[in-house]
Amino acid sequence: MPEGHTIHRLARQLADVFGGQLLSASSPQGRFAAGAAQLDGRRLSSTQAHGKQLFATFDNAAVLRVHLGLYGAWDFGGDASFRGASSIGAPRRVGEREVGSEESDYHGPPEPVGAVRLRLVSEHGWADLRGPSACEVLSETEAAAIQAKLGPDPLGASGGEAEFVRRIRSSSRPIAVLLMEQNVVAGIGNVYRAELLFRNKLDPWLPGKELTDGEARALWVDAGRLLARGVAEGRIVTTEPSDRDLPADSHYVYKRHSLPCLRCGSTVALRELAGRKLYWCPNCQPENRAAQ
DNA sequence: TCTGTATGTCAAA
DNA sequence: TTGACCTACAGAC
Repeated sequence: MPEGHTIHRLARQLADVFGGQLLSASSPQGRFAAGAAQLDGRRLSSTQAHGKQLFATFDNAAVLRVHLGLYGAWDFGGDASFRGASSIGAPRRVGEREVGSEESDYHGPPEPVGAVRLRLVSEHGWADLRGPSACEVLSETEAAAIQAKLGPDPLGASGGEAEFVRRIRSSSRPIAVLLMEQNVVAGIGNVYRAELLFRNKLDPWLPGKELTDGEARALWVDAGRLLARGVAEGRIVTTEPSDRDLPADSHYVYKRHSLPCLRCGSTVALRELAGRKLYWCPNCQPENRAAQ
């Protein structure tokens, strides 16, 4: 599920299994042949996630930038030492599938399945990238320019909170729209957006500038908490155990339209906003301050 | 075999 | 605001 938590896991996974390693890079699909050639035979120096974007720096100062978009995914596989190097666990999640982890013998990477944009291979394992909306090789300067346009990442460096609060409270656009803007806050997608608004009892149409300082700060803190949980668990879980009807209830409102709210029993609503589906509970998130 | 859908983003109208 | 695009998969025919 490529919201910010997925990319942080991927950054960690790539560093775990490939950090410092000599890699061969190729584009079985062919669409990234020129980019892969710039990485082929290089060592991976470091990785970083900023919101939904992944940056991997190689020992020739080339920076691989990947954005998974809606359905991009990485698959990993390798020998026991490769799998043991991974600290994230939770295999076979969308966006970070681990393939072949049951194999006891490793004899190199398998034939590429489907449209593999980029394949990285080390001595002990491999990683396949398919379906990204962005995959390019940049200079460090170019990568920095892209990051400068992104808002603060709740999982990123400290100091982001003040910037987040400033950007929210200086806009008259609905808070539900602002949470999806990657130059306001980087890493929130449609699932976290809906769940954050529910957990903070906020009317999705409330203009950003009408949030109190405390409400904006609480949103930031909760975003960091939920994203960190997503990184740890490998999936988005936003419900508190005491609110779950069933153990499987992992969301309060996302994709729960026409079902009863887990807190109050009211019917969860669904409406398109700026081309994306917005889910909310009209009772727990009343329109108490904004006109729709 | 075809259609619809998805956790995203961009450019054109 | 709409369409296009990156890809895989489920479900309908």
